[in-house]
Amino acid sequence: MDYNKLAELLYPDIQKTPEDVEAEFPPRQLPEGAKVTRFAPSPTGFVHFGGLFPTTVAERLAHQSGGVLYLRIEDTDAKREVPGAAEALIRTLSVYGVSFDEGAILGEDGKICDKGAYGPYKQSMRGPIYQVFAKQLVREGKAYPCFTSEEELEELQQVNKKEEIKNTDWQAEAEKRRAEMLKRREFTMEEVEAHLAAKDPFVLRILADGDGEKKIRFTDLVKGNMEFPENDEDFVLLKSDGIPTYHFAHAIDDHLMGTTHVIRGEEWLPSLAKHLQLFRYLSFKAPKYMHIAQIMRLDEAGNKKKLSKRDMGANMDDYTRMGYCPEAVCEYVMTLLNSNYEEWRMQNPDKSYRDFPFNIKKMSVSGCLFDFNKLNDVSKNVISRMDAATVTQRVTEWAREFDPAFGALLDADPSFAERIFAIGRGGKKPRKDLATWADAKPYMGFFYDELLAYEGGYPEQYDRSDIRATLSAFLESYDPSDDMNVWFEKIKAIGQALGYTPDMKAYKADPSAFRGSVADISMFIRFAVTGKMNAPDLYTVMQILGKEKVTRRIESTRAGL
RNA sequence: GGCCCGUUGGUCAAGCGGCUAAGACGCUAGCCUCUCACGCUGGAAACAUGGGUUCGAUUCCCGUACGGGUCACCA
Repeated sequence: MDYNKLAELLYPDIQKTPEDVEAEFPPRQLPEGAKVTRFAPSPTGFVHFGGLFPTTVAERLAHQSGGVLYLRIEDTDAKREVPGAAEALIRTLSVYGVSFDEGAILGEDGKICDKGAYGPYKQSMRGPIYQVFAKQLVREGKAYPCFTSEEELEELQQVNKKEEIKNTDWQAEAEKRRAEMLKRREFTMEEVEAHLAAKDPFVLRILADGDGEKKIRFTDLVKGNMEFPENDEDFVLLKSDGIPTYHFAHAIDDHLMGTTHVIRGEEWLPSLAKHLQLFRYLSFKAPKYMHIAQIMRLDEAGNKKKLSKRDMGANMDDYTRMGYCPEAVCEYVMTLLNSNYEEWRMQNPDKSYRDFPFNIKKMSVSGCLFDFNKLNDVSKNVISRMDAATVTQRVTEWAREFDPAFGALLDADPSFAERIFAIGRGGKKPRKDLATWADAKPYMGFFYDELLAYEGGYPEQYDRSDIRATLSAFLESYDPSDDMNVWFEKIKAIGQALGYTPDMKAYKADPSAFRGSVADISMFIRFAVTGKMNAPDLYTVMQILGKEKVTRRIESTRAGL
């Protein structure tokens, strides 16, 4: 077989040689140890929570080492492409602190444009580049055209899908398929010419030289040493539309674009033998690989399953909607990514996660379960460290979009809202009431007359006349200019007069000796003022509400008893 | 089914031949306290399993079980 002739037949328009292309993509000039990583999504949907993991690793590794993080759009499957998905992907990522030095970025007009010397960064724009290398592989007898239609192939593939096929059948079927596929390697120049003349579509397949019985060794930076069979499958390089498959595009692009570390989900592990084979065929130096464990969720049966698109928490937009702040999500991702992150955080409560020395060796090998409890805890800590002005602003921004009525209340008087959010904030041990912005309303809604709701009323066991007496006595003595001590002494006195002891210790020692305690008296007042059994420090609440509101609320509560 | 990968409390995890097997979340008891939140002090809770190797295995090797991934002209 004259492979040169075959190559010309297949790709007559391709004039460039691999050397020409290489010259257009010179090696990067980077300091020693700088890592070049990338995020390479296919624009088929939203950013997946699971996808944020490899991306965060890529970002940290590149920027921590003085290297480059770039974005390449893998739009090689027109059928699945979703318009606008790429733009949305980039926007979401930027919210989560991932910014790209190079690649497909968002221009001023909100449209994707290229930045950097290794473009185009959309694979659909790189057709001729792939074909140059494809042609070369044909010339070298390492790839060949296959004119078998998709429909014909489909039947053979069914072998892999049928679960009910028994053991032996499986193997027999697989053997049969393999033998059948091997037949595609046998063809004559005349047949090719005839197909081409008839304009029959074809795919370009690699001529695999692997032996399925032999193993290759490989070291993954996360998973360590492993072994798997050599690739003996003639997988597709170029689809019938001339666009490459992931495998081929990966080898060409990551080589040309100078990627030093390929960071991707572990679902790619099984095709690694193919990729390594390709790098060898093309005489490219293979990059280092890091395969990141998947994030799991529990299914109905209690088994772990890969977090999939439809699961709550898969779409990053879910977090925005639920009111999680991106910093908290990043923080949570970091705790899962590096086992010593939390320890570092405790020692460095005020630093950015970017100051954390990210360590590949501290990465987990196996997939973890998504845990909302943990996220909430992390989030409460993050928010508790923010100042009142920031919290006010961010709750307001969130509410404007997802709870407009509440947003309007906050907007009506920002300084009032800020005084509320300032409660218990700023000290060494701040309150941790908020895990999400959505928690704000139930937490502090009672400050607003519009949201004040008396939940359930006073518990049955309390004497209504005691409550009435307490409220009346409080109204009489209430003076907003009192300091906290004076204010509380007055409350104690009110209680004492009614047989409710101010001495909590004595009360706990023998509750039956008293009608109640000052805790009950406080509750009577608290409920009247806030409509809740629990609230932040009552004195402060009253200071913020002001005498007029406090008085009105107590009066109306008393009237309703 | 083949091929890969994995298996320490409910979850995330330290551990790297000898430890009373860390810590965090969650749960829980109590303290603090006008309630809540915060904080503090405790508690319950784990090395999947069977064989080796070894003076000694959670740690090393093999098998088993279980879990996950993957087997496309999708990425």
